[in-house]
Amino acid sequence: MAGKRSGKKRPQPGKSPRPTREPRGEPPLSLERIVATAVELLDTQGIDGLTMRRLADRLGSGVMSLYWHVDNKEDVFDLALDKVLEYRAPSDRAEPQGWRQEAVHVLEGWRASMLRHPWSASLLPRRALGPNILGRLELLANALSKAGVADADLNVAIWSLWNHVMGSTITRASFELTDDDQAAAQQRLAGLSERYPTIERSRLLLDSDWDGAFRKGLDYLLDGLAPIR
Amino acid sequence: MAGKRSGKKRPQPGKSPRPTREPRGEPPLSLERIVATAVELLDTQGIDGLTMRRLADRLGSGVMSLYWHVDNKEDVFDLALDKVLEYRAPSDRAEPQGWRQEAVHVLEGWRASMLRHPWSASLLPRRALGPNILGRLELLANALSKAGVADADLNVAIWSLWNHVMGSTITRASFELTDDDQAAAQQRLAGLSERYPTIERSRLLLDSDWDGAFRKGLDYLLDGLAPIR
DNA sequence: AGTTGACTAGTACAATGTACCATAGGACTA
DNA sequence: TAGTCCTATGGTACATTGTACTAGTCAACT
Repeated sequence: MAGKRSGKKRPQPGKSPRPTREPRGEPPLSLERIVATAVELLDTQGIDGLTMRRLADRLGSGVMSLYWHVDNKEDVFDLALDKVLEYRAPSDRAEPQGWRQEAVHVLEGWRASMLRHPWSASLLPRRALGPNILGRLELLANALSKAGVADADLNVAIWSLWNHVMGSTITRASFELTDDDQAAAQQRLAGLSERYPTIERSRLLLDSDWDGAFRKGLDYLLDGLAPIR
Repeated sequence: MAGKRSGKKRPQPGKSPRPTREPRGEPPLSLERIVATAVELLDTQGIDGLTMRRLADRLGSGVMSLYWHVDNKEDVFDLALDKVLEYRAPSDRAEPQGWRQEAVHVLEGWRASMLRHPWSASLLPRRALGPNILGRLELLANALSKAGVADADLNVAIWSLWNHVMGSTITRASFELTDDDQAAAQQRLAGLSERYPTIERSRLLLDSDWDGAFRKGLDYLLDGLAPIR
């Protein structure tokens, strides 16, 4: 947090006093810079690659300085996750497409964002909902509402779709392995193939059509959830 | 692994020489005991509660002794996860219910196992597939095959269903918080409610019917994936 | 009696998150 | 001008972790 003792308040983006301390070295620390660098690190080094020390190094600052802007490492994860899920608010006008296109658009965008940063998929299950996530949920809720889904059924619909996105993203991210791992998995499976004949036959782990599965499943869900097409 | 230098082999369960070292103190270490204790620890202390030292303490052994049976901590996670997903093979005879009941049964059992050990849900995305997971997938694949799903569509069907289970389990596990967190979440959301009116209205985060959502979504998926009822 | 191989465990180390403390400079007040 | 306070930085130090290295014990076999 900004201000150790202030408990919960982050610095208002309203005005920026900007002391401009450093003559010409590094720009001063800021939440944005910290989060952006954390995302960089996560993208390049993976989830275990993010350490406070490395983060500080990249920022050209001391480790403990980070803790002025951030509560702890968990906080960094939360912020990085939400950052990655930023979304462009739909340009209010235009897009009078059907509700269904709208919903599909929201969900596919969501999935795409997460696939762009594979660590986010395995992180999200443990983290709280940030504003951007909530924003996306709100968008989805709206689309469904417009589609005539009754308020009573709204939660079921939202969660089913959310689950589909989460599940397919996580699954895909965790199976998109390095070639080494891929080979190892194939190896291991081959050894046991007599016990899993059906899986073996369909080559489930090897050449699945992730995007196709996502789209198809999504269609079925939408068909069921809001029958009016 | 059993045998530091032997590389990859675990001790055959074939014969058990059982030196019966300890007179009457602790039973000797074994993979089974280690894994069972790890599960215990995970159940009671959560995912961060499992440390090699704590594990050794509970087992009444030295820390490094664990490493004779296990490669590293990751290995422990893998084994614990697979252990938790053990399943009773369906009693071959009997159960000539329809394929649909069969599929539903497999999937609900799966979900139930994971909900019984909430840490498993957040662990699975990062871990490899153990034999028990594969076994369950095989079961599912069989049911769908019997239902007349073409081989070409099998992967799509399996993944869609798997995604549904994973997603709904993970979502539920991560929202089943302590009352404190629950209150905090409500607090936070209330503060932002004007920005998320639809979500607020449906009380999405507060009183969702997880089981209902799971069942309903599952039905829609099955309807779509294997139209023959 | 000697050797081997399965197994146990202490010591030690490097990496990590972060509490605590000292500091510096600008802004504001007296 | 001097004093005080708030924002912000970062060094030092420590507890906790996973695990490499090493030495040991005991049973079985030669």
